[in-house]
Amino acid sequence: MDLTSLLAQSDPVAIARQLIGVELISEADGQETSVLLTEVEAYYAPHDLASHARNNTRTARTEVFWAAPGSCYIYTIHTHMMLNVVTGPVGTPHAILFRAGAPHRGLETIKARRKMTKLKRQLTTGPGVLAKALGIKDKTLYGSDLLDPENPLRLEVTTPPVTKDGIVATKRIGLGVKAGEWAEKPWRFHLKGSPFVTPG
DNA sequence: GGTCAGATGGACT
DNA sequence: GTCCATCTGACCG
Repeated sequence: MDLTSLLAQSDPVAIARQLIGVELISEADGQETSVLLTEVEAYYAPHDLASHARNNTRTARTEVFWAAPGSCYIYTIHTHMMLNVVTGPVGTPHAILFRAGAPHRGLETIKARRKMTKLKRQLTTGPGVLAKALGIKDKTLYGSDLLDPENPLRLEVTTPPVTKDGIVATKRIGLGVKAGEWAEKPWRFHLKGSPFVTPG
């Protein structure tokens, strides 16, 4: 299964599972850094009230949800950048949030960006932290193609797929009250046994 | 382990 | 202008 076909599938929950272990590579600041994804969450709008594209809410911020699968959705919360990839056929507002990864390439650069000296969980765990580790500090790459080998931020399959029983499904994190029952969906996936996973 | 303030873009009145 | 958010780091025990 190549990523282009995977991300074009119609079920973001099934896709999210298969993104665990995929490499997310950044060339920000002329430095190559990457992580192997250890934690992601699926967002299944328009029905999913936890998604920014709930009820087909289409604004300048959410416009990219309707673009091609593989497009990058970046938004800010407080002072942090959140990285997502759009999935599904064009016109279905689905996305998957990257929440954590295990450092893979450019460990020294990652540690410098995080102002940390040791390899530990907090280095690349948490969506805002992950973006910072990869040097993503603004929305420049909003709408760019994460499947394009020329894009400074991209996804690549570089390691064998993680087996099904190596992945754990739990509830999503940090959703507001208006998500209601959708907050209960087990649409957060993480690599079993990995230290690079958010608590909860 | 738990609690809590910071800090800012974006949606909506 | 107001309200809120897919959060983090610091602080306290």
